[in-house]
Amino acid sequence: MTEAIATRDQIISKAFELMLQRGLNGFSYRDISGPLGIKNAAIHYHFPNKMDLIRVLIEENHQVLRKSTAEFMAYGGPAVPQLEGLFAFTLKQHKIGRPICMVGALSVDYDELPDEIKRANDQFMKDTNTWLTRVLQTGREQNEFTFQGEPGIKAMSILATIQGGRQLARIHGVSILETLFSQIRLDLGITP
Amino acid sequence: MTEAIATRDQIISKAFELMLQRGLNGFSYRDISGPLGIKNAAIHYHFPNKMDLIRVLIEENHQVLRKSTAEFMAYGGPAVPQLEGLFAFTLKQHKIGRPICMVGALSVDYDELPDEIKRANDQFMKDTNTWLTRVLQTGREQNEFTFQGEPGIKAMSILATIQGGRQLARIHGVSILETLFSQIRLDLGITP
DNA sequence: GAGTATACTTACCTGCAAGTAAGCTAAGGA
DNA sequence: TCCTTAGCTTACTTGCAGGTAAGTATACTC
Repeated sequence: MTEAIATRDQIISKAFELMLQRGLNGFSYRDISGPLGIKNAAIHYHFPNKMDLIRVLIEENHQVLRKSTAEFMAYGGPAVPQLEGLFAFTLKQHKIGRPICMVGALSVDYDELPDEIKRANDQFMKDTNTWLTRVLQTGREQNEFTFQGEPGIKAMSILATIQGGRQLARIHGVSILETLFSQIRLDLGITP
Repeated sequence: MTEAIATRDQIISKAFELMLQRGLNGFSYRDISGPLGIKNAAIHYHFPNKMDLIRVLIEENHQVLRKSTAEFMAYGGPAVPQLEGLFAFTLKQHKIGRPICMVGALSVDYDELPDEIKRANDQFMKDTNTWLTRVLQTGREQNEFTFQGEPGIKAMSILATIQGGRQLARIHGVSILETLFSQIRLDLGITP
C-alpha cells in the first residue's frame, strides 16, 4: 500500500520533471523507470498508456502552479508585486531546471493530443491570461502602470514575450529572461 | 545526373517543409521517402546521417530567408514598412503551413546538437536581432517610433514576443499573431 | 487456511527510428 | 568493349519506443 503510493508518486514526480525539462516527446518510460529502479511495466500498471500519465501531469502542474503562485496571484493589493511575482516565478522555474512550461511542452505535437488534454491546457492558458489582465487593469487604474490598448491584449503580449523568452533562454541562458523583464518594466513605465 | 540533382533537391525541399511544420524530431526519413516515392537509403546516399541533412536545411533556411526578406530588410528608408515587412513575413509563413521557425525547430533538443549547427543558428538569431535593432534605432531617430530603453533590448523583446506568438498561434490560430502585432504597433506609438 | 486484490516483475510483441552493406543499372570515358 | 562512377534499391541490422500477458509475492479478508 504505502509502497505502491510511493511508487506512483515517484513516477509522477520524475515524469513531471522530465516533461518540463525535455517536453512531451523528449522522454520515454525508460527515463522514468531507470532512475527509479523499477520496470517499464510498473509504469503501465499505474498509467495504462502515456496519455493517462500526461493527463495526471497536467493536473499536477495545475496544483503546483496554484500553490507556487498563490502568494502573488492573490486578489487585490498593488499590481507591481504581483507582476514581479510572475517574473520571479519564471526565473525560478528555469533555475531549478524546468526550462519548459506545460504549454510549451504540449505545443510540440499539439494537433495529435486528445481533446480533453487540449481543453485542460487551454483552460490553464485562459486562467493565466485572466489573472494578468486583471493585474494590468488594476495596475493602470492605480497609476502603477502605463500602457496603450486593452489590458487583455497587453496581457497576451506580455505572456507571449515570456513564452518566447523562455525558449530563447534555453539557448542563450537565463540572463536573457532578466533582460526581457527589465524591458517589460520599462514599457509599463514602472520606475524602481 | 539531372535525375540525381532533382532527387537531392526534392529531399531538401520536403525535409525543409517538414522541419518547419513539425520540428527537428517531428519527422522521419519515411516522411520524406514516402511522398517522394524513393527509399530511405536514397536519403542516406545524399545525406549520410540526419545531421548532414539538418546542416543543409539550415543553410537552405538562410538562403530562403535572405531572399524573402530582402525587400524589407534593405538598408535605409523609413522604418515602419521594414517592421511591417517582418510582420507580414511571419504571418505568411504561418499561412503557408510553416508554423515553426528554424530557431524553434532546433530548440527542442538544442543541447544535443553539434556545435557547428548551434553556431549557425546563433549567427542567424544575431543577424535578425542586429537588423531589427537598426530598424528601431533609425525609426526612433526619424520619429516614427517611441519606446523606452535601448534599441537592442527592445528588439530582443519584440523578437521574443513574435517567437512566443508563433507558438501560441499553433494552438489558437493565426489571428493571435495579428493581435500581437497590433499591440507592438501601439507600444511603439505607431499611428495608422 | 483459502481466496482475493494489489503491486509489481519477467518475458514477451509490434512498430518504427536511423543506419549499413551489397547489388543493380545506366551513362560516360579510355 | 570494358571499366568506372553516380545514383539508386533490396535487404538487412540495431536499438528503442510503447504496450501486453502471464506469473509472483505480499498483504488483507473472511
